[in-house]
Order: sequence, then C-alpha cells, then structure tokens
Amino acid sequence: MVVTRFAPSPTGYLHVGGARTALFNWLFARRMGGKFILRIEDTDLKRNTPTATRQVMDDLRWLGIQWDEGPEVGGPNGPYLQSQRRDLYDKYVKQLIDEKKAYYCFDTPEELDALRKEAEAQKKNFIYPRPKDFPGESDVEKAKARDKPAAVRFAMQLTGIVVTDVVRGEVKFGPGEIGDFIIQKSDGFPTYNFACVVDDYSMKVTHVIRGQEHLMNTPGQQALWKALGFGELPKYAHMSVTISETGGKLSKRERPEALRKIIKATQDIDLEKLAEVGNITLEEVETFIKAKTTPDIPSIDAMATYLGVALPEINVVDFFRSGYLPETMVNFLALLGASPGGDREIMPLDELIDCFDLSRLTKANSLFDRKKLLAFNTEHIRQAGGEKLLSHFKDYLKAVESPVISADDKMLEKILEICAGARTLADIERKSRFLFLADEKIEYDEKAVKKVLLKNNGLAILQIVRDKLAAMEQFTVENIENMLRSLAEEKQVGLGKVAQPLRVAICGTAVSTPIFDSVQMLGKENTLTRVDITLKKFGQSNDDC
RNA sequence: GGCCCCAUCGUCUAGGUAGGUCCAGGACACCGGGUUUUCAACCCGGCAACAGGGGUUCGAAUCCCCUUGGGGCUACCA
Repeated sequence: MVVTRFAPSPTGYLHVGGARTALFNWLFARRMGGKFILRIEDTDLKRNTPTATRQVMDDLRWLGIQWDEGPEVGGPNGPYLQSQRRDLYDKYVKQLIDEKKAYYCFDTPEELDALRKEAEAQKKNFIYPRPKDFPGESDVEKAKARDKPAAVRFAMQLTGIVVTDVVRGEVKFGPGEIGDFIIQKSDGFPTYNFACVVDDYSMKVTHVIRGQEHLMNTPGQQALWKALGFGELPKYAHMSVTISETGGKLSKRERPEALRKIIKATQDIDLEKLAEVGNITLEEVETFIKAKTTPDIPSIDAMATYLGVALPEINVVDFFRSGYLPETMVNFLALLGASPGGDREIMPLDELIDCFDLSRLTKANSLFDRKKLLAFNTEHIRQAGGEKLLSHFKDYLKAVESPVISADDKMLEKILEICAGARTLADIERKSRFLFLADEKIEYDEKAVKKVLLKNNGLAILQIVRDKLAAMEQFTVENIENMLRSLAEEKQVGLGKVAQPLRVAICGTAVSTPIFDSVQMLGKENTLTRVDITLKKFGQSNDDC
C-alpha cells in the first residue's frame, strides 16, 4: 500500500509552498488508495511556536486535506510528534554508535565555523574530518565535565551514491562529497536528517514527495537508511520549488519585507501609533524598519491593516482572509509544477485526484502567479453554487469579523446571487457591508463624493431621486428600477448619472451591489435617512461647484 | 567558492520518454473593440515562446555536448 506523509516543522502558519507539498502527497495517496500521514517535526526547540501545530492542522483542514494518521486522529505508528519519539531515536543512535557507524564529536560552533571558512578559502567543499578512532563513553564524560557540547555524527559511506528520483531520474553524488553529518544534537534531540529516516521507516512510508530543497539531503538519508538496516528504500520524488514574483523561493519573510518597503516609501507615518496598533515598542518598529528585526505575524498584519495596505498573501490563512475559496487553492496548487496534460485547468477535486500522477510533475521551478489564482477563484466562486458558497462566505465573514455576519441566510443568499461574477469573497463583503452599518456610520469616500455628488448636478439629482423614492408606495426592485430609468430618460442622461449619486449616498462609496437591489434591500426608511444625511452634509459645498 | 537541479509566449503549461502530423496548442496577464447602473463578470479580436552555439539525422522544440541564465543546498534549521 502507498503511504505518503507531510512533515512540517511547527514554526508558524502553513504557507502555500508547504500546502502544495502536503497536497501532492495527499492527492497521490488518494489516487493510489493509500494512506496519508501528518507528522510534526518539532525537534528544534528554539524555532517551535506553541500555536503552530494547531494552525497548520486548521489550515490543512480548511483546504480539505485530511490525514489518515497523525495528531488528533492517531494511528498505529504514533506518536506523531517527533518530540515524543525520543526513545526511538536514542535506540537507533545507540545502535549506530555500537556498530561504529556513528561517533561522538565535541566541537564548538566557533571551531566548526573556522573549519568551514578554511575550506571555503581553499575553494573546497567542507567535509568534517572524521577521527581515526571514535571517542568512547569516557571521552563523553570528560567533554561534559569541561562543558563541551557532545553531538553524534554519522560516519557517512565513502563510496558514491546514486539517488533514484521519480521526477529527476538518477542523480549521482561522488565519493566523499557528503560529509559526516550530525544525527543527534548536543541537546539530545535528533536532527531532521536522522529523525526523518527513522520515522519514514517506522511509519512505513513508501513515497517521499517533497521539495527540491531536500534533494541534497537524500544521499545522506539514503546512506543512513542502509546503515540502519532498514531494507528497501522508499521512492523519492523531489518536486520543483515555487518561486515568488520577487525571485527566489517563496518565503514567509515576504510579508514583513513588503510591509517594510511600504513603510519606508511612505511619508508622514506616525511610528508611535504604528507601534501601538502592532502591539510592539517604538524601538521595535525602528529596528524593524532598519531590517534588523521582524515582529510577529499578528503585529505585521495589524500594522498593515492600520496603514490600509494589502500585503502579498503567503500563508494559507492569508488567502482565506483575502477571500479565496479552498477549492481554488487546491485546484491552483495542484496544477503548479504539475499538469494533467492537455488543456484541463479548472477541475473539481475528484478529477484532480483522478488525474494526479507523479510522472506529470514538472522539473522546472514555477512562479506563483496571483493574477491567475484570482481568475481561478472567480471561476470557482461561480461554480461553487448556493449552499457551498454560502457556507464559505459565512466562514469568511466570521474570520474577518464583518458586520455582514449579522444577516440571515436568506439575505446572504440574495447578496451572493446579485454579486455573481465577483472575484473574491472579500469583494462581496466590501460591496455589501454598507447594508449592515448604522445610517450615521456611513463613511464617505472622498473621491466618490467629489466625482459623483459635487459634479454634474449630482446633489440636485439626488434631491429629485429622494423625493421620488419618498413618494413610492411599493418599494420593490422593479419600481425602483423603473423610476431611475425614466428619470434618466427624462433628463436625457445615462442611468449612471442618476444612479451613482444615490449609490454614494447610501454606501458612501462608488462601488456596491447593483443599485436597484441595494436600495430595495436597505429599505425605504434607511435609504431616505441616508440620502438626507448626505444632502445635509454636502449641501453647502455644492454652491461653489 | 563547492555540489546539485532546471531551461517552450510576460506567467502557468501542452508537445519531449517512442525525432517528421508543431511556421508550436490552451489558460492567465496584456492590448483593441463590444456589452454595462458602479466594481466585477461576460462576448469578439489581437500580441506573444522552443535561451545561444555546436553536433547527430534526410529531418530536432524533441537526442548529445558546450556556453549563458535561473533556482536549490552548502547549520548541533527543517
């Protein structure tokens, strides 16, 4: 049976690169009728974030990626947190040491650094100098007494290694190219390369599908696998890497960097206020701008919101909060660096699973194109249809704490219906939120006011519209439409000339749900109140125009 | 610096494993036009690529080599 796994380290939110790796593993397992395991690689105490595991699981679930074994669901090969598997790693480390396939070393970071610098100066690859005789337990005691760190290194095989990769074919590594790497850190935790091998074996993983950044780890892991006597190797598939628009691997750093750029490029920013909204000190803001430190994600987000700027989405939650559907993400990610062949693009999940094939993975790196993602989202919103879209929309509204959440299902369905063609859920929320604000809380967009109210007799027309609305007995979409259309005809102007002032009056902005429906949904009373407020507020300034 | 991977329109890609059906197809973006009560959506049309150089072959986007360019790794991170 095919067994795949996704093994993130809990250092933060799940980002799209990780999501893609998880998705490919999951898709392949589903396709082959196999199992998909979630394993948390929390062996680096310094980098772990307490909430990260929770976050990653939430994000995977939002995408619809269910794990058959792993945290919370359990399974026969647990525990699924590496920090809880120390005994297993210790056992294998001991085995390797006993068999003289691994040895203790006591170098300080400074000593290693010096060796590395020397190698570089000689234009050579750094290879750790393996001692002739491996240190024994007594040496470990001695080192500890002198406060020297004791780590364990794997005595790497000296012959060359060939990695057989499903997407790249045979990749050869010459003899002596891979040095003795550390398998157990001085804090007693295993390193990634070691824990990964032990776990892939003990969890019976058959296919290791991961990013190309791991290709260079593979010869070492393969050698370890053999030294441990684990038998037949799993199949390896190293996928292309996702590149960002700014070049280089898509990384979590991009959001803070984008924010830093914006802050630097903007004049008159109240740094104290910025620190306050970001819940950090003024000093931290300053060091952040100087690119010396990076605040936490919530701080970054809060500051961006305060500045009213949109940062590029990187994490799965970012896309959720920007109004993308999980179906969009899954479809788009499944096709990034992979292709079903032919012209197929927008596909439902079962089809995605059906056509998934490791041999269709692309070798070249691919750029994450947000514009195309937007197009995918537009299409998926269109295709999602009633119930599913409604449920996604409600999830979204809750997450962004929109006032629109106060609407009942019928109302939300109506909004979704009249917003057909929207690109994101955020668009729909933006267009409809005016319906759920108090009449006196409407914020007027300066540009919109200038353009449609203070020009071309906007206010005068608005007054006429107001009177006609007030006189209307049946406040129906049809009547509202007829009234506005005939008024436009009467005045010999386009419908926009009479509709836009009304729109700005009730929404404060030039963009909203279609005007006839908007007015009807708002209701006669609120509409008139808002128009009156608008007329009063901008009435005087009309004289100078 | 060392090692490794990669190379078709601006972008994602089809075609490449079995060379001719490819003066290279689709999608997104972009440009032009249409539709339109805003923003979208929608409809029609257009622009646009086999990185360069050598081979092999009757014939190469497809096979080989070199150059160039991009990316990755080079941690007691994963």
